[in-house]
Amino acid sequence: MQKIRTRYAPSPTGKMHVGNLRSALYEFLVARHAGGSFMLRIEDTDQERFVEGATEIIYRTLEQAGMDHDEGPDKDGGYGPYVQSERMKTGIYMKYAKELIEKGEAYYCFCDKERLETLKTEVVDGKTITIYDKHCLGLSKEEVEANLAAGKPFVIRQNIPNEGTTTFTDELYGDITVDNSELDDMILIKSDGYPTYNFANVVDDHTMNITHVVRGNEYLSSSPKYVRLYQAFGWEVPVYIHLPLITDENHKKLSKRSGHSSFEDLLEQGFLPEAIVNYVALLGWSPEDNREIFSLQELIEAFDYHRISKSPAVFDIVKLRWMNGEYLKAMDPDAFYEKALPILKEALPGDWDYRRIAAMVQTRVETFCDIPEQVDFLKELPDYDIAMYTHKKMKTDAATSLEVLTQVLPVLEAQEDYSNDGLYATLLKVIEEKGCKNGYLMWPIRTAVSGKQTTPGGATELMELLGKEESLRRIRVGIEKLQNA
RNA sequence: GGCUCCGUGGUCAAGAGGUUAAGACAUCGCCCUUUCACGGCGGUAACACGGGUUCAAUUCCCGUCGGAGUCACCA
Repeated sequence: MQKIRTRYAPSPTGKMHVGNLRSALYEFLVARHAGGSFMLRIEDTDQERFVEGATEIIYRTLEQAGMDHDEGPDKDGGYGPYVQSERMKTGIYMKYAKELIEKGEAYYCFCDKERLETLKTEVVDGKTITIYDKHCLGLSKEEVEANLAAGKPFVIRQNIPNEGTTTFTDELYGDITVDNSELDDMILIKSDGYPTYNFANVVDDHTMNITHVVRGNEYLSSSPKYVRLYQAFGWEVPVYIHLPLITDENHKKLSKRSGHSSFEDLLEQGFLPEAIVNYVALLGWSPEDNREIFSLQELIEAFDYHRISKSPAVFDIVKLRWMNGEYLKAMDPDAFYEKALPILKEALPGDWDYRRIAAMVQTRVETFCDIPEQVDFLKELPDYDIAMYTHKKMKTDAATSLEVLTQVLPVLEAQEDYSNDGLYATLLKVIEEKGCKNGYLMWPIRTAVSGKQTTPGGATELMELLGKEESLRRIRVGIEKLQNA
């Protein structure tokens, strides 16, 4: 059996959003699961949309996601060049386009923009479509020669008959048939001499020996055109695997244009590349068992493309957050500490036990960006409402809290050992004497010391971090607040 | 609007001609607890609708409705 070859073929027009990433991932997985190879090809045939630095983003993203390619512009595998603008210089696209013209499967078109404009028709509320009328197909050989000789700008169009149907097979969606009359004579070579995506894609996939074309579902309805190209050349049609779309919460396709999250954005929002990859893998695919947490390697082993779903999936950042939290909790504490340290230092300048704080926070955050709000109160006691002292289950309210704090203040003033254990032992004694529940005592202290309802640790842990002086100051502030109420 | 695809809880999803229709996120409740969180336990919640085929359909077929994609000298 032939070795599977897949390719990720992005155009360098900006950041990679989640949909792009998922396409790349599945292409990678289809290949690697079968021991095949995964290739990177840059499709830069649109000079107008080209964005400086976008190619670097692609490299970086693939690397951060752990998807190493076997071949690409930076790794010659014998099928180069791997950048379409460079391939164009070899004359490959024009050569094949001319071959099609000779076969009658394509033709020169000299129509200008103005004429094309007249072909536009409105279909519904302002939406227009243009169907080419094959005007230039009627040109005689002499007319074409004359136009060419005169240097008149031209494009080369695919010649699709108006009768009959075209069928192609998708691995997931099965046979798809469309009437040829629905297929427009698409442009193969643009007037600037560059091939269109449609044409370059087919030529390159064939000449680069790609066996499985894995791409988004948005190409499903235009695939018959591609298939006709393969057939016109007499080439073997690759295996098509069209992926269900990833949508936003409004069920609209994710796109850069609409400002949807890119991989880079998510990284900035504190997500781990492994978690993003894991989550995205599960958007449109599910394993045989119920597992949800997968390393890339595990994905490669488990990935069977026949289990890819056909219906679109909504990108749910809430579930991504959960999954990221799982990764964070599973992280080695030292590794977590190292990653969290710069964030902690910025959120809490000064002399703090960052290692301790990191450990406290590790199980309580879902992304790294959650850290500052968790620890902010340590830096400065926030202004808080005394309603926070009221807690039904702890059986506390402003009055009981005032009583507790007043009672506990001298004890804490006398306390020398401000370690968590030392403080806990001391306070436990008070609790025993009072015969109350832990929370009855701890809740008011924790509230006074933090001004918050959620903290990364308990009352005594916080006091250890704050130190004696600051802890007592905060408790006094609390007492004052309660007295004034 | 034409064409194409899709249609299991709010979301991701398993499933299959006969099931109490999994699981996860979210949500709610309980337990644990030095609050919250973590953890544990449990609950609410779904086969779009209408016809067929069949002893039996959520599963197969058709239609309806709904949603999305596409119809560029963009990819």
